[in-house]
Amino acid sequence: MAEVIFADCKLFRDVVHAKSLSRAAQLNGISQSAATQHIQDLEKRLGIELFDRSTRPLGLTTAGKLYADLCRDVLRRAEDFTAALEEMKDSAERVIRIASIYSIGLSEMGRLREEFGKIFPGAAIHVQLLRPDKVYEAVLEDQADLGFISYPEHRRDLTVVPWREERMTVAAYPSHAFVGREMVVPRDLHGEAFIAFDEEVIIRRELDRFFRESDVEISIVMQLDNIQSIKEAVALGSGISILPERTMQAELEQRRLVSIPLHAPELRRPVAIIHRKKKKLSRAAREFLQFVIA
Amino acid sequence: MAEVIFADCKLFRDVVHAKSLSRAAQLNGISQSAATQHIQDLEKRLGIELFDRSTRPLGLTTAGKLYADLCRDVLRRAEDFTAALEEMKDSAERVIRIASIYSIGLSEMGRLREEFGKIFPGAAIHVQLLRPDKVYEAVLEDQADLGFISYPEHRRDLTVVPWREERMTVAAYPSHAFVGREMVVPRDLHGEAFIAFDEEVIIRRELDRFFRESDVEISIVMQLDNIQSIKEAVALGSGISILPERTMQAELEQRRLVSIPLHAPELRRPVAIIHRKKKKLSRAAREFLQFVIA
DNA sequence: ACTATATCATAAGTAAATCTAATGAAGGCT
DNA sequence: AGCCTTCATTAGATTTACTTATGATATAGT
Repeated sequence: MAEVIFADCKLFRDVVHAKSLSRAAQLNGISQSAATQHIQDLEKRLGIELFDRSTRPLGLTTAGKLYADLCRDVLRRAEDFTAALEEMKDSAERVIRIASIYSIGLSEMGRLREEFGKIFPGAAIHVQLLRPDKVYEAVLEDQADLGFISYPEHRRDLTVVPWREERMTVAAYPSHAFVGREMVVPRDLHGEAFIAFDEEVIIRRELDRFFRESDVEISIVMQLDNIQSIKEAVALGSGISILPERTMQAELEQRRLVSIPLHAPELRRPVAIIHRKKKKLSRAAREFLQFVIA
Repeated sequence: MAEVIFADCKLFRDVVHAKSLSRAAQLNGISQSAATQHIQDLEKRLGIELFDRSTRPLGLTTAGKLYADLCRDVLRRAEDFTAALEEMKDSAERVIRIASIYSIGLSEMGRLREEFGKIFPGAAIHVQLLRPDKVYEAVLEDQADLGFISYPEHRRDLTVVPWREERMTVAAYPSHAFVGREMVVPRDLHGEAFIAFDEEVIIRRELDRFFRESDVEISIVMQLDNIQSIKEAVALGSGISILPERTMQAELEQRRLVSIPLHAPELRRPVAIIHRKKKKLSRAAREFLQFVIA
């Protein structure tokens, strides 16, 4: 592989080592004449003789020694490069770099990695949890092959693959009055102490609209910018919230939270996978994408 | 000058720096198409894309970054080489490396350097004083451009340029009986305490033959392998000797030695300059050789 | 010293590569 | 959407690189 770059250097090095043009030519699969012409051309370009032809076996001139050193260094450096490149190629084929928002990454990645590992054992999945805008950035700047986001924004040079729409339910602490009910209708939420998302988060705007359209007024007791914190606050009894049910899985099992279905069919969180439009994904990444959305 | 080697690396580096194939092509005096084809060929050989074409300005891929690093290192190394080469070329044109036996070097080089310096001010003369066999070695191995020796041996791949034949005279200490005489004839030497050369030195064999042919028996009191030591021994009054007159110059002026002409026209020390037959001497060296033998 | 042998240099013709000019495709900006 | 710039592609021309054949030269062996 290192053979395809710096072939001139390799030839020179071989001539020096073999002390013979004809043998070096053989080693490089060319004729003796070609080797001679190569070296002569080189000498002409450098404007100085590199070999001492007056003696046999062929000896180096002072300038030749300098050039031989150059070739040695260059070839050594090229080998390092080739090794690094091979390693990179290999890992590029095998590793899938994923950037995900916290809520999806925390609740889904463990499962996905495990299940995908079974059908594609060679792959290595590297997950990075980021704020939503950083997920877009990571994908656009080729820091990640795939990005997991909610409420996808369509952008030029970004392909958005819709994954699913998550049902939103009421998240309450175990001692709340709703617990035990089959379902909650929007009106029931009126006046409830509510843990909301920060205003710049899209899901907050969606919920605000839902409350407005349902003519419900809630009492926001806290604003947080991520699901994880909201779940904590709810569990501590500060209020209730509305969250994608799937993101509560762990807390529901631990009985730290209770999820009560909410009659609001329009309230769903769309989740999607993004990747750069132009970039051709590695086989592993393509398989993974197929596997996830299947 | 660095431009004639590793042109591919330079092009790549320029493309990276300019973030543009067309501008890099201009910088390298080729068409945009040629630059594109170059990079594409490179990518094909490496089996991986180096540039990210899906965005403008052109960005590097991970592999491209690796290759750019390689190019940077190679070009830097090549620059060092070029600088070293230029320096070498320059000095090769200016410096004359001389290997000389002690007797010639000590007595003549100061004068030659000074006089030659006037007619060829650019030259730098490097003199190395060595035993005779080392002088041959130095010249044959291209450690020296010119070699100064006595009693030249003709060898294959060595050009011998006769310089002069030095008159040999009797070297005596100031209190010796010969001092004041116009001339000494061989017979006068009979029975004299004599400081001789070691037996392997050519000059010794020449003198032995001279004594034999003159039917003279001398009394060797000391054997030394170089003229310098013999002069010392004579000056200290251990005996007399026969030496090339010119090599005694300094001691004669200091009146530490006295030189008495010897009637022996055949007794002359030939001195010659040698150089490698094939090697073309630098202009400085050629001028110097001409100057010396003129 | 002379010849034999191996190796390098050179020449001429051919194959291969590289280059240019022209044109097509695509990104990014207004 | 349309314009402008830049890159990709193609085909043909030019240059370069290679091969084979032959000549020159250094070294070794007689």
